[in-house]
Amino acid sequence: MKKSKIIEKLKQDVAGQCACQKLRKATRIITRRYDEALKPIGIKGNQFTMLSVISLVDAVTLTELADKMGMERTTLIRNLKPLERDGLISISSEGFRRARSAEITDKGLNVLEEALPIWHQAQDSLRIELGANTWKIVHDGLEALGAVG
Amino acid sequence: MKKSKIIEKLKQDVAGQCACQKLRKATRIITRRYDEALKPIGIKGNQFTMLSVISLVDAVTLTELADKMGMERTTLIRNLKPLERDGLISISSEGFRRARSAEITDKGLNVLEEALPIWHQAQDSLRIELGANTWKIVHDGLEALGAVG
DNA sequence: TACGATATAGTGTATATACACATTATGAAG
DNA sequence: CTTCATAATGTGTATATACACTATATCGTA
Repeated sequence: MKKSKIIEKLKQDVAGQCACQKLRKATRIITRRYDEALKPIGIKGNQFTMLSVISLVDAVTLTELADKMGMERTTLIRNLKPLERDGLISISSEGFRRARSAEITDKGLNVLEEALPIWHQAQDSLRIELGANTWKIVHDGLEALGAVG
Repeated sequence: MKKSKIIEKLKQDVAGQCACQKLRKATRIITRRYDEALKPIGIKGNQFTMLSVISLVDAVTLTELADKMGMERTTLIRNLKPLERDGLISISSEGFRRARSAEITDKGLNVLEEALPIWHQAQDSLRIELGANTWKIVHDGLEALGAVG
């Protein structure tokens, strides 16, 4: 195919329409905001999420925890390392087979408590910036994407 | 604050409502789908995006290219490395000051051409899975997030 | 022409992500 | 009680992301 023809197709079909591209771009932009806000606490947005989920779910295997977060199991395991190193979580091996599970520590809970108002600020400022209607659209869309198999 | 009180706040305010969390989860899930689809071509979804954008924009500085993609400049520079190593793009230093710019090569264009129908399949299957209404909501939401400053 | 201001790119380090492959604990079947 | 299937975790390697800091090319001006 001629170069100009390929470019034309890209312009018509892909540009501004690729779901993967738009998702990744949005995630980069929004993650930077949450990371920036949480910097005084010493954790990043993703770590806030992991601490929060670990606090809320009952002790399950790391595999189940990864599933709940839509995160590849090996990604979760590696993401837990900095949290464990900093004493924010502890990982025990109490279950059956080789099962291990993560639990938040008192220190981790303190960090979460400090992070909560800052998270609220970041979340609120974004919601206000987008407006109520767009905010709902964003959440509905992400809910649907998060449920994709 | 008591532990139970913090958990309660997390459950009420954060769980299922954090935009950063939902975005990152959706991105992980959807990126895996596009990556999986493109595997026969030997590129990942993000690389397809970069090749596509590089093909479509006129030669600009790497800084401008990063801006267009909502990508941190240093991230872009590092993401270009595998593409350059594999001969899919070339980076020239033709501009003013230290300016450099990326251009797609013939090989890169061939890869894009092969990738196009596969990208269509991935995009279509996702659109069908979501349905037309949800698909529009998803794109409207992501468009708004991508425009956030 | 020398020199400082500025625009641009590049590097060090750390977290985030995931596939392919390897390891290991435990229960079941013989 | 040994072996084997299975469920679970762990490691090697590669890309993706970004902040802090560094390096350098060029322009304007003294």
